[in-house]
Amino acid sequence: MRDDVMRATLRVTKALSDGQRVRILMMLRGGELCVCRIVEVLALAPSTVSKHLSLLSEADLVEVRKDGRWAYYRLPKGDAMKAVRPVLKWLESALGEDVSVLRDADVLSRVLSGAGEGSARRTKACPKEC
Amino acid sequence: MRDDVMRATLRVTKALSDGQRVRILMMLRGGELCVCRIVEVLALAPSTVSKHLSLLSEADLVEVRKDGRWAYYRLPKGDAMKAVRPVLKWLESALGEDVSVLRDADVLSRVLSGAGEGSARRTKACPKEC
DNA sequence: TGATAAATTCGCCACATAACGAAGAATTAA
DNA sequence: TTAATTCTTCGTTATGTGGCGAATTTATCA
Repeated sequence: MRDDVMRATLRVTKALSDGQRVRILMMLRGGELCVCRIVEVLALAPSTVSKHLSLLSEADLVEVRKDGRWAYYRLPKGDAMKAVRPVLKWLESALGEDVSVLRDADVLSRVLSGAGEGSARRTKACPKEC
Repeated sequence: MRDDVMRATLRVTKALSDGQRVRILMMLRGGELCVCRIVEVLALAPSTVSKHLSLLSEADLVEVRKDGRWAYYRLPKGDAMKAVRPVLKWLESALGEDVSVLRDADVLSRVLSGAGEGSARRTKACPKEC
């Protein structure tokens, strides 16, 4: 409330100024993911990914849902989404066909189908061999 | 043309991740400005402002027009604008009413009217007492 | 021509940030 | 309970970035 508009806006732009965080956002378009999946795709240390997710969260670019010892991150759904939808849409239009983004999507689908059952979607995928 | 889609996108988001550069973009909404005006409003060293403008330019978020020994920066007009319009629109909606942005607009109008003639708009304002 | 002026480039410094591993919660499994 | 697992936090390190002043470039003015 007293934390300026500029400050909040810069939290968003700073969050978007890193390639790994952008990759995470693009991955989350398909639905929520637990941290370990993201770790697997990005091939970074869990602590590093956790830090990235923390920054995205503080910018209200993602929401978190804790379930047991797993943490599922997703794109925001309510007013938070309304506030950042234009940027995310621009992001998607800008690099929806980017090679690294496409490769991430490919790796992710392989990870999800390999760890989950047959052609499982997402949600509750982690508890089965995460 | 190849995969630098991500690289080009990150140039934009990195350019937007600094408060001074965001202030510059918001100031340019009213039309082109020469470097010395921006220096005056931001109250930063000319070399610092020049560097900021260089980064904005490399991200295709501004265009430059050289006239004599002055350099006028403006928001892009053609395809470059088409590519970044969504982001700039979001920026404006996000902090169009931000206190620092409003203050900059105020200072800027005072600077322009003070240095130009009566109620001059912009354009060619610098050659008259820059 | 030489002097002034606007803008950029360069070198430097202070600080921010991304990466890792180790250690610490928190939760489930044995 | 103890052990194992997921995630986060903390400390460290290497690199990136914003700021300035000095020097350079380019163009106008005397």
